[in-house]
Order: sequence, then C-alpha cells, then structure tokens
Amino acid sequence: MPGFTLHVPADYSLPRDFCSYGYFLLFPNHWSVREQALRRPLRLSERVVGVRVTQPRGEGAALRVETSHTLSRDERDEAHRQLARMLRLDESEASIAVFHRLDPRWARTGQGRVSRSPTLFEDVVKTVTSCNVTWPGTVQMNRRLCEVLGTPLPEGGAWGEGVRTFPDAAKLARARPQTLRARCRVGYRDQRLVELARLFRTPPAKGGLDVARLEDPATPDEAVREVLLGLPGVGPYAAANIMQLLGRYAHLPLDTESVRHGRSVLGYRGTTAQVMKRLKAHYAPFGAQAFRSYWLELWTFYESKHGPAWTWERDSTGKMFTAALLSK
DNA sequence: GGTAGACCTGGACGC
DNA sequence: GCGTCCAGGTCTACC
Repeated sequence: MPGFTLHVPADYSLPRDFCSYGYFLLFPNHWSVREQALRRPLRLSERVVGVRVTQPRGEGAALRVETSHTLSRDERDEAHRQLARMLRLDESEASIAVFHRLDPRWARTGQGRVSRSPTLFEDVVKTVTSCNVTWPGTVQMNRRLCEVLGTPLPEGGAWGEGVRTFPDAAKLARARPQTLRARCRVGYRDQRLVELARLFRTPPAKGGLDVARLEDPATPDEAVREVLLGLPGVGPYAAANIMQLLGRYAHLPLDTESVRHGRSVLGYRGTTAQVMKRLKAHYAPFGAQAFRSYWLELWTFYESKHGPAWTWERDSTGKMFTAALLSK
C-alpha cells in the first residue's frame, strides 16, 4: 500500500495524543481500537484520499501513513500539513514541557496535546454542532453532514464503501438550510451553518473571515475572541473552545459539563454562576495553560469510568461520552 | 449590562 | 407505541 513516514516529537504517542479530545470520535474520523490506527478521508486540492495512520514502533517513533492512492509530492505535502494540524505535531517537546512545569500532574503520563481537525472550518462546524445538544446529537449531526454533503472516497477499498469526507465550506455554503435541517438533523443551526460556511468562502477583503489572521500566533487572544464571537452560532463557550483548538489555552469553554465537574469532583456548592466563578479561580494559576489543566482533569475523569480513550469504540463507549451518561 | 424565553433534536420515562 | 419532559448554548427582545 502506498504511503509515507511522518516524523513526530520524541514524546509523541499516537493513541494517547490523538484520542485526547471528543472530536476523535466524530465522523469522518475513525479510530480502530483493534488496529490502534486512525482512518479517515482527507480532502486534498484535486481529489479525496483515504489515510491510515499508525505508530508501529510506539511512543516517539515515526508515524506510518498509508494512503488509498499514490500521492504526488505536492499531495503528500498537503496530507502532511493536514495530519500535522490534526495530531498537534506543531506542539514541540519544549512547549509540552512548559505546560508540565506549570501543571506537573501530567508530566508522568506525558499528556498535553489535544487533538483537532485537519482544518479550522471543520473545527468550527464541529463546535457549533456540539452546542445546545447532548453528545449523541453531535455524533449524529456530524455523521449526517458527511453522509449528505461529503465527497465519497473513490474506490474506498480498505476504508470501506460509502466513506465520505467532511463537507468543505464551498459545499456547505451552497446547501439549502432545509436540507440541513431535514437530512442532517441540525435543527435551528441550519441557517447559521450556511452563513458560517459563506464567511469561510468569502475573501477577507470582501467581508469574509480572515482565517490566516486567526491562525497567526502573533494575533492577540482578545482580537481572535472578538472575531469568533461575531460568527453565527458562536457564543462565549464556542469561542473559548475554538480558541483552544487554535492553540490558545487561556480561556475556558465552561458549560454544563464544567459545572458538573466543579460540583462532583471539586466539591463546589452553590448556583451555576457561583460554581463557574470558582472554576475560573481554580484554573487561574495555570494562566496561559488553563484549558489544558482543565481538560485533562475532565478527560481523566472520563477515562476513570471507561478506561483509556484509545480503547473506546466509536459506536458504543464513544456515544456515551458526556459524564451525565458515563456516570450512570 | 442583565435576564427571560424561544430555538430543535433525541433520549428517558410513564402510561 | 405514544405523549410528555428534559438537556444543551446561542440569540433576541426587553427592562
């Protein structure tokens, strides 16, 4: 099978670092527990290809990327860029060490990288489809968005028949809101998702979203937050979540899960607003790394209920993701 | 600036 | 099998 090698930081572990955030369970991602492999289709400039990523020699060793088709040099570079974004290969050992110095609880396990999507667009849509809905609803919306609007992987082969990409902004921008509502079951998010896609499609000079500016580490957090809050379907929670997906960890995406964590694990009492205030104070000492401390506490709780995330099957444990269900 | 209520879907529950 | 209730964050109208 054609493919290439992907070099990683010396402390990188594919099962631990890819299965580190709920989106690893969402279509079109597929983590094979048996193979300890990530499979998904990637949309390259000219065509769609399937990738299967493994780390045969364990932590720190290079990743093996098998592809459904032989790639040109440019296509390999493109696939490389997308996978590096997903797997957070941009987070060097040094940057993880900075986090571990601030919060040594995770130094032993080596945790610190939180996985994401190959593109900011997919991360934003996944975030909007995770708002005001229980986790099985998010799983369902992402599955249907791929099934209805995704591009099929030609001659799927080992990737399975009917495997489709995540829809790109162009496709979603052309979709009818009624189609999204009726076939993708996104409910009232229909028009917001179309508008969001149009903003990604429109050049910044014509009022569209300046993705490069959002992804530029030199852009101040507050400027990024202000832009995100202006996007349809994005409020304070979603903005903070998209910021962590952009590698900006100072803001906490606080939601009902956070409140549950505050009450049941940290022992906080009082109203939702009071618990949220205490949560902010609790993570304040971690400063620019606050999100990672917060998230790993939550993730550790989930894993204490159902074992390491790399043993979770997408169609069983993966559907029970939120603690409200896990704790039953 | 703060707050109440509407927005949808799917799962749980009672009958 | 059907009806009702509830969880979930954003948005708008209103004070």
